[in-house]
Amino acid sequence: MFIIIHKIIQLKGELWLNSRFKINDRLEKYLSQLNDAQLAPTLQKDGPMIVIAGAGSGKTRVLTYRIAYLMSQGVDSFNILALTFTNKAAKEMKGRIASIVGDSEAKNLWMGTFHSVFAKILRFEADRLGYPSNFTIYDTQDSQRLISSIIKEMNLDKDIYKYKQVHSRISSYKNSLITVKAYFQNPELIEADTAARRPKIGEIYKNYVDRCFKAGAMDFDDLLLKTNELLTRFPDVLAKYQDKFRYILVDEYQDTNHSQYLIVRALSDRFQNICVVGDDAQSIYAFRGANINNILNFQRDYDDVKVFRLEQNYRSTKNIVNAANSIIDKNQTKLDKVVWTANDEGAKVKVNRLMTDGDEGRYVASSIFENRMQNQLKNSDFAVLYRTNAQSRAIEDALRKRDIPYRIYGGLSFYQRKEIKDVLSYLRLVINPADEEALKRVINFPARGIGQTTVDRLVVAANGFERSIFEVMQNLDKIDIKINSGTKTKLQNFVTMIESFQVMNQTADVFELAEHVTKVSGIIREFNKGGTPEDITRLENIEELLNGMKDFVEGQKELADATGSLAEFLEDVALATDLDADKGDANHVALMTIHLAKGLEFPYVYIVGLEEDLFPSAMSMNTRSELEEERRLFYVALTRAEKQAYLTYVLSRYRWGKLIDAEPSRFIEEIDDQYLDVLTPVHEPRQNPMLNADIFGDIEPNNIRFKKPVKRKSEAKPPKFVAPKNLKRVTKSNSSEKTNLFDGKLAVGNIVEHMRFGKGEVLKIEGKGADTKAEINFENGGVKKLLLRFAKLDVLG
DNA sequence: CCGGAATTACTTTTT
DNA sequence: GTAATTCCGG
Repeated sequence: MFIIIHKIIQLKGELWLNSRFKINDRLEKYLSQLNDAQLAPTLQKDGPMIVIAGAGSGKTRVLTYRIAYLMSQGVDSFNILALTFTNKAAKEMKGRIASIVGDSEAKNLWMGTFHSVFAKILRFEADRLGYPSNFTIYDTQDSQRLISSIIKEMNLDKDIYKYKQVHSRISSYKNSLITVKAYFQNPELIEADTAARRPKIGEIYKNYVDRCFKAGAMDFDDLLLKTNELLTRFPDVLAKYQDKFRYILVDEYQDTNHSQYLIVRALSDRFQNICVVGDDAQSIYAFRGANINNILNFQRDYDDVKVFRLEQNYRSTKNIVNAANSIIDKNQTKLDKVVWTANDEGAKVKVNRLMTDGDEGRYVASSIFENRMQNQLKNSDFAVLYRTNAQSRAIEDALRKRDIPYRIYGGLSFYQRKEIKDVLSYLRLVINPADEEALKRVINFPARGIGQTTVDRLVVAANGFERSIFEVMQNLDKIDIKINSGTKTKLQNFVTMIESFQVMNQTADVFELAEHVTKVSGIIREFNKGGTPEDITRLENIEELLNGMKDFVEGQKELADATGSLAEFLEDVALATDLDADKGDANHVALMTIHLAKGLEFPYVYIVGLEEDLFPSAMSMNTRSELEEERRLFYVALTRAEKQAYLTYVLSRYRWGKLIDAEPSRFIEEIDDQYLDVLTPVHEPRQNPMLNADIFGDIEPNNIRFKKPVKRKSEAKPPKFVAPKNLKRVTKSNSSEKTNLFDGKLAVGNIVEHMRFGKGEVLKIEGKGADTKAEINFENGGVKKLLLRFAKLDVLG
């Protein structure tokens, strides 16, 4: 205690001496709230430092107050760079700093994600790299589409060269700073890809990079890679930004990849005022190149590193903290750190087993409902966390039935929806007509008679002439490619339309332009024409996009330094995360993946789907390090909870359209029992709900034998299906016409999906094609029982 | 050669 | 359940 008071007094003296910030009574007040361990790093002004901050230990506070403190010490806000994990985190932190030092000072801080900060710098320095400053940012989908078409153009077998795999390969090269040139100079890499029977990866990589460059586009990885290139190739640029960013802070350092690591190293090299904050136990982004060694080795990378540890958790109850600790103990790779709390004991972590994912949803919904009633809570006090986005549906349905407001974060984010991307693609073309992916998206949407063949020819011509597709289209009269005059006119009309938008962009704001575009391009007409419920949703989404633009235009008017341009809007959109769009004050239950929940906290947290192969994911159990990452992910999930955590798992779950048996996750067993309140025993032999004796009914026992438990692996063949005699009608799904597949004869197929207990009895069976689905509707309700048996039993004869 | 319908394939996590 | 691809009639 004495130390704190001493430091505060010392600090106060310094503050008063500093004429520029006489203010800070307020900062002083904030600082007095910090504990000893938090205060030390906050007041550490210069030199390299690392703050190893356990979950809930107040690291955001430390970062925030440290920045305010730096400014109170005369550090110019222009000279501070703070890199956060989400733009939302940056915005919030900026707001808090503003409330301490004032808006005008806080405004000049450089804060944001790596991607957004360096996108800005890259725009400014673009000409150095031969890029236009209005370069497009390709999102994952754009990148993958381009790779996909390159594979096609190269006449490669798309079953061997899967575009997603190729993309992730290229992405990891970029994140390791392996350029195309570096790739071809590295025999080991070529060897490895050849050994994997994919010798053309390098060539695809080269073509991809060329095409991006020609389209004036950078993908997510380029924003980091090109920054490295910029800083390495141009010493004067490096010097300029080293001099600008004299104080650098990096949040969530455990999740930085090699590319980000090098940027930070380069920028901090001159002044060495680098402060990184992180928690090795919360490193959960290795799959996209994050390197946990960045935090583990920080002390080796810089001289005289000051190390601070924040180990007291202010967020959660003792039960939660201890339960989480007992999990993370199972990991071998970790820094020495003991998280503890002085908070109440709290309730034990509840574990609950349910029959199906539907039951799980209903359980969560009713539990939220009861908790809300009994403890007078808001919806926003609850969060439901899951491993994969696909799990949200069952939860959603249950919450909706209970009229509990909720919001899903992530998943298919708003800006990735088809109709939104279509509108944005028109706008992207206005800014950068070379943007190949945007062009290919909308050149024939709404349909205007420009087919695939024509587009292919344009692409070939563009590659041949080393020009963008748009330029080729602008010069159709001067060049000779096989395009008939009718098509030519259509292409020219398209060019004229885009050019007219460009003219309008000179004077109109984003909203006015976009509204014009949606009308003139025919997008609105297209969806109006359809009139299906989906079309109406799409129209509403476009409406929402336009409203968002209106807000953007209004917001920009207030900011002095903003240009309010379309380009700026598109950049915000490209780098926005779903979390960023949240308007804080809303009162709803939050549904999100655990990855998205990092950094957030909620009084009540439900972690659902704790089953083997789902969490830990089947894809991540091959190596110890992968499994450890899954374990850290579970640690992150659990430590989001302040008061109470609920864990649920089910016995059978719909996955990939099939009902699949599940086993409880190993993570449940790994928690020390004393912190658990197990509502249903974990080890009790699993009951098959389909094999209850009462449904055997009138089947002759001699004619049936039990099938071995269905394997969870997707390769496992579903049991054969024999149609019951009283089958009335069979309809094919995905087809408006109702064909009778069976004609009263015995039909044989593989069961893909069970019936639903709705009005009709429905069973999906697999036809000849790998994924051809047939839907069987039984008109006779009495068949239901029989069906269940067929689903799980092999019927002889 | 285009447009719409039918078929096939796909679902770990994200800036 | 959606998106990409293939099929097929006009």
